[in-house]
Amino acid sequence: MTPARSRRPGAPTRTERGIPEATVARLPVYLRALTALSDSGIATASSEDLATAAGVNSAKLRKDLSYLGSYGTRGVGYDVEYLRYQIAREIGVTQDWAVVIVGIGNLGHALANYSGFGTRGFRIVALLDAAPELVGERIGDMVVRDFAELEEIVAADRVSIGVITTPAGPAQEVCDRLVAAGVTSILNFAPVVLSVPDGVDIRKVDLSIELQILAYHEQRKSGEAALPEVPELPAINGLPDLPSVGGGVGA
Amino acid sequence: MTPARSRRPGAPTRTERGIPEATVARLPVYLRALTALSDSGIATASSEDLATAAGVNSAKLRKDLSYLGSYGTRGVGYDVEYLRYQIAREIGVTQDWAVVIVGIGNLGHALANYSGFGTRGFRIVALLDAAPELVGERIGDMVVRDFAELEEIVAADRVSIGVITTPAGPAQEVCDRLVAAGVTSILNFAPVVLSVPDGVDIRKVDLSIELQILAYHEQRKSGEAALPEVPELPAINGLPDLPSVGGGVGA
DNA sequence: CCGATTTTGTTCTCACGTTCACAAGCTCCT
DNA sequence: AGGAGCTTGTGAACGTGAGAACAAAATCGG
Repeated sequence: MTPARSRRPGAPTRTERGIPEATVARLPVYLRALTALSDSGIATASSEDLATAAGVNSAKLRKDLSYLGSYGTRGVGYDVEYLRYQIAREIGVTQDWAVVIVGIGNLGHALANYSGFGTRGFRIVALLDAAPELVGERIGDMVVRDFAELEEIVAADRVSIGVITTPAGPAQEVCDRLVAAGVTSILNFAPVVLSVPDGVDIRKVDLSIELQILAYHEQRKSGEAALPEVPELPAINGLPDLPSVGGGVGA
Repeated sequence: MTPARSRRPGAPTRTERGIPEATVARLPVYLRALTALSDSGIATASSEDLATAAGVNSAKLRKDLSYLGSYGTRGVGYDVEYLRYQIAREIGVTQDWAVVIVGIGNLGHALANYSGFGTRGFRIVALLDAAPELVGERIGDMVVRDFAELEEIVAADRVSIGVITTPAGPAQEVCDRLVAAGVTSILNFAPVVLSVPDGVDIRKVDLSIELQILAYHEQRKSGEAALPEVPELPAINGLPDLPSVGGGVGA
């Protein structure tokens, strides 16, 4: 008998079934690890095993899983198949999601050919591009269609996820069209910051940014002490003395 | 251990020139925004302008920039060119970074053709694949070379960044080879968790995971009250007796 | 030259995320 | 049956990041 809304005073005020964003981002990793274990014929795994497979530490994994419920068995571990189903259900990949890809350049081609889509809950229902010379091209078992057909396709196939692989220029306009057509989740590969109304989720994948982040760390590794500390653009208004640590500037 | 008088009592104990990771991840976005402003002929921008262009709020932007130094002018804003140079220098994209791409499938092709590389500090020095039928293929102005040549190329061109676009299977082995050859930063597109020794940075780009994260939120939007809250799964209590991974505890 | 105005740089506070440590609970052995 | 040995689930401490608010500094008009 669980009382309808009784919450202990010290409870962390977690929204009803609200899972922290950081945890949500890791659930797909756990799902993949579980699938790998399952394929290896392993039926039970401890949090330590799973954590190793997923590349996180076991405490974090246990806490993450605890947001879903108590699906483990103390002293034993987790049943791989059972947990896999629970995570898949939580994420929503037990159902099929219709996806459109807009922008059939190099990257669009690659994604269209990527087999990993259909395997787990996602189904590409259309490849769209506005360039007449691309429309009609066959890619795998699909044909590129005109971007003008977007609204029709979204309505017909209940498309809720759009992938933007256009260049930066038309990306915002494509995004607006997607949203207007009823798409409420967007995965953006174009190197621009897209703005969307509330209620629309957007995620960004940006190769260039990833490389730059790596470059930053790389620079710190190699140039540990060889950095050009002071740029060659000196006289910018006699900057306030930075060396704060020594403090003996005026002494 | 305590240095005599090196730090003010209230100082946030920030490592010398150590920039928070969250800030590092945003610097490339600022850099891009500044480049866009610069291309539009804008010479000065306030934190509000920049923040809008970068899709963050102005307080966060100012705080981020403050880690680099005091490059703005109170009452005026930031000089676009000057700030752009400072951020580029901090990230390390004022120098050129040699990059190898391993795995010339669909995605590898797409990246090889992607022009955005050379434009900003990154230079692809080799496309590598182990499949004999791919070696020798021309892509743009490059030719696919044999993966066996990796060590030679890394040494000759001072390659510090490797991009893995192989399938999941060979990814870890490719990764190990890269690391052994001297690569210290890896960008991984393969859907596996790679393990690398300390000192090697690794970042992961995973389409499937991004889609799953979107699916989770999508499910919560559409199924607000229509979720099968409790799956009432068939007697999982009577679990199939747990053959147990380790062959039984202490057995 | 001085005050009004603008905008940065920084401090303070709060929320979120990670990690530790341990009680609760399950299985197995004696 | 009862205790020993594991492993989960979670409370608490800790660290990092975000946002509000404000003092400091620069420009501009009078």
